[in-house]
Amino acid sequence: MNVKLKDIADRTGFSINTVSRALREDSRISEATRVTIRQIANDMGYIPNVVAGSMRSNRSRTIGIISADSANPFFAEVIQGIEEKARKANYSILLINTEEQAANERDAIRLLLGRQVDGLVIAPVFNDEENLSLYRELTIPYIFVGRYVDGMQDHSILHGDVEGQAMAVDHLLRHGHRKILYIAGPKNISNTIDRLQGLKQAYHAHNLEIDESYILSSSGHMEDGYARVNQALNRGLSFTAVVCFNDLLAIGALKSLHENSLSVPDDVEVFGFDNLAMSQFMQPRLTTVEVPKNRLGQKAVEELVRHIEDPAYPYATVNMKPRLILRESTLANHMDNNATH
Amino acid sequence: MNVKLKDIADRTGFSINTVSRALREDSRISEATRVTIRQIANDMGYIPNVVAGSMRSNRSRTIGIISADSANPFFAEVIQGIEEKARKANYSILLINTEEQAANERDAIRLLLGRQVDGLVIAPVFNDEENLSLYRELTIPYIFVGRYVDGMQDHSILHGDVEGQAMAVDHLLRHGHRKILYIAGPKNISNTIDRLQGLKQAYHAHNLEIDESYILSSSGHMEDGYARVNQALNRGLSFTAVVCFNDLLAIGALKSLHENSLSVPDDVEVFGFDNLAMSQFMQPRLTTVEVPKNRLGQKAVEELVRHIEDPAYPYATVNMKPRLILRESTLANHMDNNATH
DNA sequence: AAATGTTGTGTTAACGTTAATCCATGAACG
DNA sequence: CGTTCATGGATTAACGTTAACACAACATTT
Repeated sequence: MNVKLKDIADRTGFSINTVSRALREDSRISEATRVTIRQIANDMGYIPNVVAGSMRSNRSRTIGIISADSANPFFAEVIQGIEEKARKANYSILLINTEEQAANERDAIRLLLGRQVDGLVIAPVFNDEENLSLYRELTIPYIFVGRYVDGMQDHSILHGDVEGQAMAVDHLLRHGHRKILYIAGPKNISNTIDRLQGLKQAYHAHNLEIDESYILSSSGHMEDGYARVNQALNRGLSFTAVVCFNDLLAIGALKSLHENSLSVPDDVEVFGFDNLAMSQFMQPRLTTVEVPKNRLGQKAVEELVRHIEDPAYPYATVNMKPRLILRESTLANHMDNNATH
Repeated sequence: MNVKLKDIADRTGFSINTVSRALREDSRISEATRVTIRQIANDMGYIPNVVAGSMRSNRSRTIGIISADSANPFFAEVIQGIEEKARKANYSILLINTEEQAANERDAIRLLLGRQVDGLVIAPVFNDEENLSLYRELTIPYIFVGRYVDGMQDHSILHGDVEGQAMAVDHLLRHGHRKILYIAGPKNISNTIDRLQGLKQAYHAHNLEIDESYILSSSGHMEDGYARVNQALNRGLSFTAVVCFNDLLAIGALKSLHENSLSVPDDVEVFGFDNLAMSQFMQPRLTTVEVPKNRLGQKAVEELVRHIEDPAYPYATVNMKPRLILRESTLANHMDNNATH
């Protein structure tokens, strides 16, 4: 059997409680006893039973992470940031993927509550009624990372989806593009909605009407980017630029354009979103919108931990500034657009 | 306060224990009571306190995942498989990254033991003495995923690193290549060692000496693939093929070759390893060795759960067959090598 | 010198669940 | 018609820790 407090107590002659306190440097314990106890605990190879501790103290030092898809490079980086920050703050993380299904999200919340997590970091499905009320009744702190749901924006860490997408499209419009193919993301997440809004905002700012037939829907994966562009070309749609909801789509788009002997950026310019690590290794290097993924995860944990440790700490939307990363998949690669600075 | 067994007991008139058993369909409880209790528990919104249950039952239904780097697309996919399988088997996962540091691996093990996990899935650093003895003394089941440590191969789920790399190099030698640049992986993991062995094995099979100056070391990231090939070219090293420890390196290599106006595959052929999702979207599509990443994770959990549920279940190495995926970054793309079938 | 505070420790009681026993009740049996 | 056995449930005691309180010993104040 593993060493427990009682064993250390027996060995040192102190009470279980004193041992517990000495190991936590919790209370007024003399330096001498503290040292003795720690020494012996160490010699005996004591590993605290966190489960027992959690039960009594009503704090598990565990955070539940509800991700959409941890294999998606975007979330993989966010989760990396979360894990790193949590580990340093002495929290452990329980990870669950929802595959963008509202029902899975519900199950995940229930499961994590049952596991007594101290807080949640969530990439939520957009405005699912049932989940909305679930969130409203939640008694532990929670942060939405990179997304939001209506009425709870103040629980979110965001990265300027509207603004970022507007900047990207504005950049292209400004350089004369009038036939821009837009490949949108999954229907049920806030990012898709916001980036679409950014797209439209840019058109309006230029007093241009948007042609809805140039807006295609997708699930946001590489295969989709490839397929959508193929389809557009097959339908004879003419366009001089492709703007994608994210880099994955853009990478697929690049592939299709190449196979159809269209040169990027000379025949068609391509814009991504997210700035994934792999994007600068594409051929050509992908122009995109920077999103601080790792930082996003870290920030989410920072905020969450503050809420956990101080229930009075007020919720407030954190909105990070997006930034264009102009590379080879677009032409005008000098930063002639300083509007956002 | 949350609903607990006692509340349901009070409400139904049954004892706490009967309620507990009814909800677990554990024992001899009449169908009628079971239904009544479940109904009421449901109405009251009861969520079992898993922490309390774990403490008493001595089973946490939690698995610890010790990954090297969850943002690396390879591990990201393995972890996805782990998460999916674990969720379906009613286990939760605690995720920790070690960044390939043996010391972090030790900390992770300790931490997870303290959290009373029922088992571990680990991507271990290779043969760190201190960790080796830690593993030997471990009293809970553990599986090494995609890697091994000496003397504990039977705890591993592997994917034929030696064989896979040998197949790849053999393919190139067979097609006349004699100057093959090899970019190896991180020093302290088994995959690097095995793949190097595979490389040498292929040379020996062709009665060829290997030129050590054609073997470069790296950390296994895209930037490294790019930098190593750049350096090799700058040093005036002549080669007709680049074989990389993994796809990430190969992607970096492609970039460097392109920038140096070398055509792939006409001037230089490029071989990766792992078959990442992104690899088939490279320009040109990357030839590689298939590794069933998601499946690897799933299998690890399957095995682990069997060990958890039956301590007598014997450990045995699982070795998955590798398979060449010939694409555009190499020339002879028809499968003329049937040696492994 | 009594009152008050401070420091260090022990004692007791939880936390919410499950395991181990025990105890009725009624059916089945010779 | 007593004995045995199965069935359904209650009672009690843990699991290992931390919180709350108590208290002795000594120092400090008035």
